[in-house]
Amino acid sequence: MTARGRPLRADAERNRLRVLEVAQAVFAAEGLAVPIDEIARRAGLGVGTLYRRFPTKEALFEAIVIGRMQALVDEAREGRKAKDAGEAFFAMLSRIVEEGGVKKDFIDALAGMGSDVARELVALKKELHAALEALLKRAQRAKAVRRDVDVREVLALTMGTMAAAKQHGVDARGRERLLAIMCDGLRATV
Amino acid sequence: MTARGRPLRADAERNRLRVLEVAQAVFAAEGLAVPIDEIARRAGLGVGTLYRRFPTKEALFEAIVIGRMQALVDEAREGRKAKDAGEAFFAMLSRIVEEGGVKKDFIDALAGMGSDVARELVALKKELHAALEALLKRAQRAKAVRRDVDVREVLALTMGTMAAAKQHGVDARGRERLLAIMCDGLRATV
DNA sequence: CTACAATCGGAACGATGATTCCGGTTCGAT
DNA sequence: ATCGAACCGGAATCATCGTTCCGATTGTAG
Repeated sequence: MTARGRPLRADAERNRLRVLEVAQAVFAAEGLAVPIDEIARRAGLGVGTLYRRFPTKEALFEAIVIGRMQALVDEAREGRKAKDAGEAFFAMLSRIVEEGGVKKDFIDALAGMGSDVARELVALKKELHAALEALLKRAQRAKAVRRDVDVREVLALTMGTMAAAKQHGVDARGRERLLAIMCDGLRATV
Repeated sequence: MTARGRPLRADAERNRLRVLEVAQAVFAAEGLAVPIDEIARRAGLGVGTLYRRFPTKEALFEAIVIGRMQALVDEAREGRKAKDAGEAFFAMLSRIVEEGGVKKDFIDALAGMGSDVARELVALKKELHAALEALLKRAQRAKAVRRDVDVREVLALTMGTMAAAKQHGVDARGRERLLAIMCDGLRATV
């Protein structure tokens, strides 16, 4: 994913994985504001080591988020095979919100997306967009979701719910309640 | 509000107003991240001048937000006199979201509230909480809103909608649509 | 008109964080 | 076992911001 030249030396590869692992945990738990030095320290490495592998803090962050984003895209695609169209759609929304609830950085990632970040992330967002759109349309045909909403709105609301859950009570129960209310708004009422 | 000793010198007062005006516009348009120096520059003043009047960046921000927050609280209280309980409640939500849509800083203000900021803002948030709760309960009694939600959830969802609107399309129409969907979720379905 | 207290501007300071640099160390092909 | 390339650590550097300081300026009471 990052090693395209030739395989890294054994110790280098070991450290790269270690950095990813630690950074993932730290960013998820405390958000993007954590200093790079802190991550290096927790990984038991010098900052220089970290910077040779990830040329920028943002690059490191991307490498982490891309994995999770890809997983979501895969799930969304998988959802198209489910029997109940409505259920599949709402389950996907739940997954997205859940991701944001556990990984604080994810919210920042999706939020700051419109403006900057790497093209790879932008591409992934488009894929998620497309996959979710398929689910949405199927759910609409099944009359499980009102017809007058589009994917953009659904994504916006979902992210809004993530943001809302972030402060409210961060626990899973509260998150589900907020999401449930939002979903009721999306159900066929028209 | 800030001048409790004796009246400021004419030029000082003029500059104080100028700072508030500029800061209001800049914070609203670009959020809290704007450097103090930038605000001073746009106001045509030195940073020192600004700091004598507002001892801290946070103090300046508060001075600005408090006004808007107070206005919302007043409106919420006023709403209790309206005939249609449901309408009054939803109108209030719309007002809150609208405020957040126009003034980006407002979101930060409501969001970061739990942790730090001045007691005056915290107090105002409590007042808003209470006033909105009254509206909510009245709306629930009128069967315009489902019974199984509390103010905390409503506020969380409302802020989520503000956040959602912030990126989606910032225009009023899109904002209203998102809010409408959320409100449908709040209506009596039970 | 004068004097002085308040005000002004903006350079200087301190803190925080990202990024760069380079002398010393370690792999791994030969 | 040897040697050079690749790697490592972390001090030093650069940039950004909030905040403080102080000599110069200006409003205004008397």
